[in-house]
Amino acid sequence: MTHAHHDHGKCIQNACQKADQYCRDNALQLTPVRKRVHEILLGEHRAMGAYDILETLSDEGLGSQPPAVYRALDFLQQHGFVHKIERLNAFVACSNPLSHHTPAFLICGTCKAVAEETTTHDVSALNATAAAAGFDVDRIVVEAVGNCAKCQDA
Amino acid sequence: MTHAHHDHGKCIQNACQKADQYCRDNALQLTPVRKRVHEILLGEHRAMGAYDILETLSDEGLGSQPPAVYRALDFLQQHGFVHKIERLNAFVACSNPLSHHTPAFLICGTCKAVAEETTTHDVSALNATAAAAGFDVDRIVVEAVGNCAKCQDA
DNA sequence: TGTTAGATGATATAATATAACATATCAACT
DNA sequence: AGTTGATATGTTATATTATATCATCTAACA
Repeated sequence: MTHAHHDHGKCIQNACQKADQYCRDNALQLTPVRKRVHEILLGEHRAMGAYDILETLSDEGLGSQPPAVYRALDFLQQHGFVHKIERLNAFVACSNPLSHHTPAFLICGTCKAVAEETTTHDVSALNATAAAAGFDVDRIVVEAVGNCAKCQDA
Repeated sequence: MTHAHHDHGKCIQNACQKADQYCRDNALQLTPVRKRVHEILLGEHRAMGAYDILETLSDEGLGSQPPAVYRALDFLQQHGFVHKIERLNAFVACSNPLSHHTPAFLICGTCKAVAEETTTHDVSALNATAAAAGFDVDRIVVEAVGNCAKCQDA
């Protein structure tokens, strides 16, 4: 997924269906709050803060206290539908769910757009270094901060 | 720098000297607070929270309010003596200052030890991907969370 | 001597996240 | 039907991380 144009409606619908299917297959409860948080994030290719999401939830009567969002986000992260952007303390919908990839993010510091790239040998090099040091890797976070094409022009 | 044994005293002293030299050369003020924050971080190969550092500063009469630490940390980060570990909202002394590298961190989730590795082609691959997407990269963060050799044994 | 730039002091508050405990829901079992 | 257990949610409070803002200090310099 780059910052280029794409059919956004289809993109959301597709992701929702995948989540739905996955949860049915694995006896997970895609409850209204969880589903809605997923949708909200899918609506933007942008990192959103938990409290921004909460505001929308609150308007819609789906929960008004922080734990409501954080719980939903935890669930979605656990099952790979959402990533946390550590750099921003914010969250973004996964653009390639169910694929067990190690994502790398291109974060526009200006407009906060987030593009998710899949890493290739990037990560294997770090894994090798880690192994040499006797370090056992669970998870790798790769985040690049800069400016997207749009914001460079402006 | 791995988690292996090394001469810690010399390691600190060396880093302090480098910082000192650099600041003199560049007409930067390595004030007592800044110097001390650097030392505190050098004292551990571990990420420390800003408020942990502040506690020490406070005990030593070097400032008791958050801005004191955050300002010192900003300065040290700006000049490459300290890195922020985004994943932990914590800070660690740079183990290879003045080298304009893109560091990768191995973060032990158990003991919070942080080993800094220098990335090689890791980053060039991501840079290439970014360039292809018209994205202009400022800075790349690479963080691996897992368990260090020591904590695997225990 | 005034002026400026950088650093620090001090107060307040913003933004992000979790702990802890109570309640609800629902399916499975007795 | 009633009980239990597992999962999810509600609710209150608070912890943790970080910044805005305005005042003051100090040293270098015009």
